[in-house]
Amino acid sequence: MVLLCASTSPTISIPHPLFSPLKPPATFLCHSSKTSAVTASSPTADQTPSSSSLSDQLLPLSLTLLTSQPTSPSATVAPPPRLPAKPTWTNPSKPRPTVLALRRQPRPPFSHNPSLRPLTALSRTLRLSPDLPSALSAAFPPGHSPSRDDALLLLNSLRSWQKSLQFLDFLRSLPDFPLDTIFYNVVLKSLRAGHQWHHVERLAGEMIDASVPLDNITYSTIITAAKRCRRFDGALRWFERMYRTGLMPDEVTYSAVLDVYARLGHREEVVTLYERACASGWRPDAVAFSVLGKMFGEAGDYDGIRYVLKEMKDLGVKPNAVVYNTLIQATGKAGKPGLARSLFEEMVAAGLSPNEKTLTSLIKIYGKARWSRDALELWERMKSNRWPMDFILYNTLLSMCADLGLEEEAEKLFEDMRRPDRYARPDSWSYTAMINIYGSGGKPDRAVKMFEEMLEKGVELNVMSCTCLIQCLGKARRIGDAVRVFETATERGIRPDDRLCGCLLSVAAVCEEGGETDMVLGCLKKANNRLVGLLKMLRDEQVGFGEIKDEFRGIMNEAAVEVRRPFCNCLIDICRNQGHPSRRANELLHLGNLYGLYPGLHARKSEEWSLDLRSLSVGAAKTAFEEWMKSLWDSVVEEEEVLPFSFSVYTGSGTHKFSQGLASSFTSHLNQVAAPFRQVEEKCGSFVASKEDLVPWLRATFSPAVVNA
DNA sequence: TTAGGGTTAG
Repeated sequence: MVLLCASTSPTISIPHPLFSPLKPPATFLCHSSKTSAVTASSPTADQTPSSSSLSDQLLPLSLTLLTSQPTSPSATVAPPPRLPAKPTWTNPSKPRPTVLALRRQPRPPFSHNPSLRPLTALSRTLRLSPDLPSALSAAFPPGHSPSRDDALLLLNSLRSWQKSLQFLDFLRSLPDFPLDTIFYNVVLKSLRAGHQWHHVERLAGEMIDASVPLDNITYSTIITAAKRCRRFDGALRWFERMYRTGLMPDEVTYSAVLDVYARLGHREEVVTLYERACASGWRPDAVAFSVLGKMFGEAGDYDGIRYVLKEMKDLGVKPNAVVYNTLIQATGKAGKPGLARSLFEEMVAAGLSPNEKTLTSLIKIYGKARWSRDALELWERMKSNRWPMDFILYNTLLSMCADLGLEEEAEKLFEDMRRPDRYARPDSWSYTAMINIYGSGGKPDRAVKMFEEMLEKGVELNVMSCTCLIQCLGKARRIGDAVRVFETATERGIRPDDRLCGCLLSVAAVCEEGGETDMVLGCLKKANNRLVGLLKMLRDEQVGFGEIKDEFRGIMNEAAVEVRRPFCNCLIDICRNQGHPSRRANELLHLGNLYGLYPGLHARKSEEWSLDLRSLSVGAAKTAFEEWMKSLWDSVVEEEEVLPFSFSVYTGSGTHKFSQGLASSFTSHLNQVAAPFRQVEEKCGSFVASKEDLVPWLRATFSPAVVNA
């Protein structure tokens, strides 16, 4: 029996959803293996190669701690663990491998310093001093070294990593000063606050060189510093070093590392580590469950969240406010607003007060789910219970109003923020939300007014407010104004991002051919010249599909995942609206499908085939419909497939601000081509046709006699 | 906030 069952071999079939294969990486269009978030490691004395595989990471553990166990790589493949049952150790003659110390590192009680008052004055002087080394020399002339406790207290109060390092140098210069682990730990913490990963590693190396022991507090500080600097490779390297040097992590260090793996998206490793710690006798605490809950939320893994809830219940761990906040947010990310709501009610019923973070998460969830009633009820409760509000919560409420189209409520909130006694003054997020509200409500004048007010009041401009306003002006066909907003933004140092590029593409799609389009493409050229290049290729009859495909893939790989489909939609719209070669729209739709931008477009049940157009733009929807009809005609001609009794098309009802108009545009398209689809009366945005009606229409539309005529 | 881990906005 192999106890180190850490293999992540993809060939093992794993029954529980927690162990399902990881989702495809964000760079799925690319054939390279650039999927790891692990950054390059910096050189240290005890560097080991960073790896994303747990078996590699823990190999030293298996060598140092599990010497009685087989350690050859081939022997590390074990039957997959099953959840939620705890691993059972089938060989009682062998001791359980221990992966963490069950007792936390003890901390001596803080020793109260009798000379606190004069020290407070000195710590203030040192904190404010522009020249710390001189100030220290003045305060502690030769022969008057600070006591250990005084030095520790002063070091703790400096609030600047540079000064912490200088203070450490000063202590080092004193004869016989007992510079122990604690001093280094305090400086490491200060370096962590300053995001100084390089100095953290350097200082830890100095501890090793000077034979100052590294303890659990040292390691947990180093590991969280690495995390804060997004140097996950470094975090794992130092964690591994603990085992190699014979120091057992305690639960604080261990849960810090669980979070590192979680942030890397290595969920299987997290679960394995979690289970192994439990098997060592660990009773996980709220922090560990918070890490697990957040991880499953990020992955949209509802089963994982339920697993966390069940584990807590089984182990009798009561969630605290942080755990509730994490789980509420996680359920939102997993697309389960109902569970978020019940967790919130459970939290309140348990006597825990929701804080700003709880309410921010919940309001955001209700807004995204378009649960107006719940959102408004919660808002009322917030007011009547005087639950705490901060500017993030205000802004989230405003964004929720934008999602739900609650213009009046948003205006009230915004006015409330402008009251002079409010500390939550409107900032760029608040203005963006208001521009968004007016933009999606078709009120470009008001949106422009908000933007101008933002500029007048010196509120820092951000890319999102410009994007929302340009979008709104584009929809209103005020192309010149949209271009001016873009120019103002870039003049003020706004760097266009992918969303803004997508927005410019959508504006280009509604432009008149010629001057208007050229103006918008002039903006786009400054933001993403490659997109303008692709548009030129699409326009050029001579450019072949292979070239288009290569460039399309290159652009999509460079683009953020969430803009890829909008990019493709807009490109199709431009091709259709601007007189590009007629095959281009179909080519782009084909590429979009090829690269998985339109999952679930087609569905087939025995009695009905359907086309779900809800994530498509108007042009892309028409293209997809045409393609579908052609493919159905092929089926009729080839008689290879038995057609179902009915066919349906979904456009969505247009309640979402981004899908507005698809249902009505599609209706007119159906009328134009006289297709026999009828809108389902009780279901807005749903169209059906029977086989009886559709086949004659297909014949009339696509049969060679008609096409050649 | 006194040497260590987990939670808020397009």
